[in-house]
Amino acid sequence: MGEKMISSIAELIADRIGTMPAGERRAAQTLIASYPMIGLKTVAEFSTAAGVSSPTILRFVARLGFQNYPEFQSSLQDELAAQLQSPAIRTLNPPSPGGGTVSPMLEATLDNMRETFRHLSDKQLADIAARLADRRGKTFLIGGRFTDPLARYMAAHLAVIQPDVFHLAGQESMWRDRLIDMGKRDVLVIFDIRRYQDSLVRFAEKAHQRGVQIVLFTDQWLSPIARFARHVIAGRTAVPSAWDSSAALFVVAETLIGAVTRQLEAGGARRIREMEGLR
Amino acid sequence: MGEKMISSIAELIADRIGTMPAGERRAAQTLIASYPMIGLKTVAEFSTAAGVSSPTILRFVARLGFQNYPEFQSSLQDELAAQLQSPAIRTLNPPSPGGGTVSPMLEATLDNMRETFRHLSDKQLADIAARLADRRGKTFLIGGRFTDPLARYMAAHLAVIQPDVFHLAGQESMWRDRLIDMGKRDVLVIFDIRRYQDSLVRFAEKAHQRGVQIVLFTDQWLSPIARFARHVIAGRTAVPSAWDSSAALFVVAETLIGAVTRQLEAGGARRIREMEGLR
DNA sequence: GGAGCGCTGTACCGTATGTTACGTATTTTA
DNA sequence: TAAAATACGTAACATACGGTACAGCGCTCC
Repeated sequence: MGEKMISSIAELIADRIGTMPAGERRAAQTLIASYPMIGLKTVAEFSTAAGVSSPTILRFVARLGFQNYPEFQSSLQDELAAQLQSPAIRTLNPPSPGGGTVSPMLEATLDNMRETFRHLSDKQLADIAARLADRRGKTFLIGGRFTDPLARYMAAHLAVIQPDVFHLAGQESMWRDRLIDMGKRDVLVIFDIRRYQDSLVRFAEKAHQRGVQIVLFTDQWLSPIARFARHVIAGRTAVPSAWDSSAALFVVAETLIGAVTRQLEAGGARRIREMEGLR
Repeated sequence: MGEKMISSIAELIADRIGTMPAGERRAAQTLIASYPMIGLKTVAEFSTAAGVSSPTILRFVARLGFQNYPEFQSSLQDELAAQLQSPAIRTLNPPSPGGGTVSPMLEATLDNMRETFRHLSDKQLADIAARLADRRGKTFLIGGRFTDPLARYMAAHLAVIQPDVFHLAGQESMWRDRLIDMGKRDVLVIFDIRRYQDSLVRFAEKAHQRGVQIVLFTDQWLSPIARFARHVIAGRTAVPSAWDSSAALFVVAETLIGAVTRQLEAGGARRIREMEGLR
């Protein structure tokens, strides 16, 4: 194993810059100087920035071992994506003093929530909440094998503050029959994360054809149901565990429950009184 | 001052996504889901990722106010570059100007989790996990009106990796009858937060009398069931909402699921093989 | 129920981009 | 100093990328 560990293109360049001719070295230096942005632009821009010609840039990336320029750019993008995934905290993170098994899990979960909400604007949430608070139609909720409890949780709360909230449970054939109750004024909330369930996809498609507005809770890779969804909430699910985490989606669900409640209160719904007594 | 402050393309999208037709909205959602990497790739890749045609992508960026696709990509790159420059100033979810309803909720939830885990030692969790992984007895799970979905969630996972996991659902009279199945080798996991449910308390007491080991998930004020419980997990539940939050308990549950899974793997349980295939 | 509008995808086009061939300059070696 | 080898840029090339015209379709609104 005489090979060195090369994990980033920057290291690769540092490793080989000594063997490069003058022109390619200038290319390498300009790339390092504003790494990696220049590498994402066109060959022409790169070349003028480095003060060399286009072919020199191409010879440069070829020397790094890439077959062509697009392949080089893809590598840079992948590297960037990986870097953006772990929001810097990871590197600055204290080495979890206890060395316990809980800290990494908690930290990852907290990161997931921050990331999830980072991609989620107040306006989006408000729009969805408004849709759920619009009481001209019914609300149906359903989830997959592991996410159905989230649907139940949301349904349990919404059902308190408004009528016509239904959690779809049981066998697939059971939901099917509920399709005839669904129309364009209704909302269907679906939870579906990897591995996406065919039965849910089919159901979503049927509902979509009937004009039902679909609110989808899924992971960052988007369930195929996104195709039919009016609103998509993409939550982060990766944690250091054998399982995916639905915690971020859970928090979004709670946030939505709160938002819907607030909107109904503002609207002066009668039901709310009863709920007050409940607390 | 009617204009809003738009500082990132992500915000721009969130602002206008409501006015977009279906196809363009799908483009917006896929971009947000893995922001901003997809936007740096070619139109063709973007379009297939979003499941729409190329022109739809171009109309999408046009609607955002860009003259053409390269200009759009340049903006994304500039944004990325600025972001990479200042790793500290991660002000990506800005102080949510206006009546920011989401940020306080998220912040409170994150605080709750940190506080919850601060009062929870690795050893406690490991003990509980060991108890749940001990397969000489059965595992029963049950929850209250709003927390029962948490019991379901946990049961759904545990049932995959070990036999004899039962979620107690339905009417109170139903659980009662299950009491005769319970003995001192068995574990009962109960979720109970304010307002504590009498029916659950009574059930817990009966189970306790039969020697069942009770693991209680509750809030920081402790359900009366704590009196009978072998292990108590007290989660923070206060959030700026009309409802209490079960998110901290949810994360503890996920952590436990992970820990139990790990212990069973270490023990070389046969069931785990099947689960591997499942993932 | 019919007319109009808006949205979406297919097919095609022009061009900017990556790529290659070749000639010149520069350095290296005998 | 001469000759050879390497490196670099100019210019021509081909591909694939972004862009556009157009037709089909569904939707909404009379």
